[in-house]
Amino acid sequence: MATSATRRNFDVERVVDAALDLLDRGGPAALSVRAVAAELGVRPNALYTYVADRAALERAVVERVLGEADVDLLDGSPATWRRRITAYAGALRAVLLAHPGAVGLFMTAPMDGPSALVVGERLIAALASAGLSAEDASRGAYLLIVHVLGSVALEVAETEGRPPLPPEAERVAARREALSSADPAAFPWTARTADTAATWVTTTQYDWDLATLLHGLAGRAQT
Amino acid sequence: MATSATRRNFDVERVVDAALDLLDRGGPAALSVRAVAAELGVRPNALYTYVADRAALERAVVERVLGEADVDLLDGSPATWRRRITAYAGALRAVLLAHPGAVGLFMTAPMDGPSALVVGERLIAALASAGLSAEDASRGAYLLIVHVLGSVALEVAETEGRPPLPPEAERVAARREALSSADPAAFPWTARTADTAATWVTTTQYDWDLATLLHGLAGRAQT
DNA sequence: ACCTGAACACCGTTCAAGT
DNA sequence: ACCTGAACACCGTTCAAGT
Repeated sequence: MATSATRRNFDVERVVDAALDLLDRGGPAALSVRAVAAELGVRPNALYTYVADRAALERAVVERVLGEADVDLLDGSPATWRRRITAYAGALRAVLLAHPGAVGLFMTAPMDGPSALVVGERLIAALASAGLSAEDASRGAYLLIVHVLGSVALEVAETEGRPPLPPEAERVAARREALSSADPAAFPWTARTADTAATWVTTTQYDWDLATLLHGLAGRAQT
Repeated sequence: MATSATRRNFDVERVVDAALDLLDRGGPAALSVRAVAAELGVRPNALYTYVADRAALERAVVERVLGEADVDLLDGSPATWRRRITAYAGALRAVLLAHPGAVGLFMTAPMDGPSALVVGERLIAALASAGLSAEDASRGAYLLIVHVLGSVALEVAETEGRPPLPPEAERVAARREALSSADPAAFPWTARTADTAATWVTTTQYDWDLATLLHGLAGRAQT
């Protein structure tokens, strides 16, 4: 058995495994070509057999993580288009928050992998079923993607992306503390709403955002 | 004159000048502590007199760029709250697109500088004047920030952030080409709306997004 | 086809020393 | 207070060579 002429020790998927593992353990700074190679017990330059360069490795990680969110949530039987989109967006956010070290890559590497294609297709379909024109459904799909990715990226950036992401309560407390130093005379609105701004990086804010967005999208529906 | 006991060759602002200059010329990859030092005619470690570390330098660049967008657009006399927010959001987007190499930093470094505070204050005030409750105005302000930053970040990521950002027409053509390879049988919506998806990274999409968002926000207004 | 060895041109950051 | 010299432990990537 294993009579093939070549002796690959592993394949691209194992390279991505190792990369994601490093990100999950040490955050963005932990990812390097050399570290991945070490993880696989191989010299740094051996990686170039599997991956064109660091950028390609990063795109592969993005593809892997994006694929972890279940797109079937978008077109299953369940209830309304709002519920389906809310379910998928929530799942995608959860997947991203589970890999805080990888989130930054989504804002840096172009999302051109197969998973991105599938997500787009299903999102457009969901919005079309909401009564949007095909063109509006397409624009709406992108709006939703931008929001989920942007929102999680800023949430994670607050802690430099190094896992584990501290619990919400801790991050909120830190923000409240920082905001308390704002001069109420110069920044009356900020002072009055500091408790709310402290929760900008939470699920509460995310839910509010998504509801607002879906309301805006519903306004695009043809009667 | 210049009777001070110390002999500073420059100040922090000149360090940020040099950093932003490098980003504008060579993109994100061009920014390094050593390159900034070289730009200022000084040894790498001399920079640590002005800046705690690379992360602090990056935050200073973010602060600088954010400050370039005129917040007065938010509270001037002009017309409706929609117009004022549209004007400021457009100005911020323009400033970011003028510094494509710096955009990635906004999604990585926490935005805790003085400019961020001012922007938040004015945005909340604008939304409060639209009839939102103080809490909703705060949430709405963050939603808008997330959208503008996320949208520009993804737009720039398409070309790896290296300046100059190619003209829209060129980027749209490249996307159309890439999308044309999608199988219409497996991805009917994508195929049908490929011309729209090709323009996801344009001002047209941005304007559509913002209008949709503002509609959603208007729905939060108290009657 | 896959991996190693060796090298190139880089990084951020530290420490002790000079003025 | 500000800068240099020297060093440390890293980077991504290339090329020629081995199997």
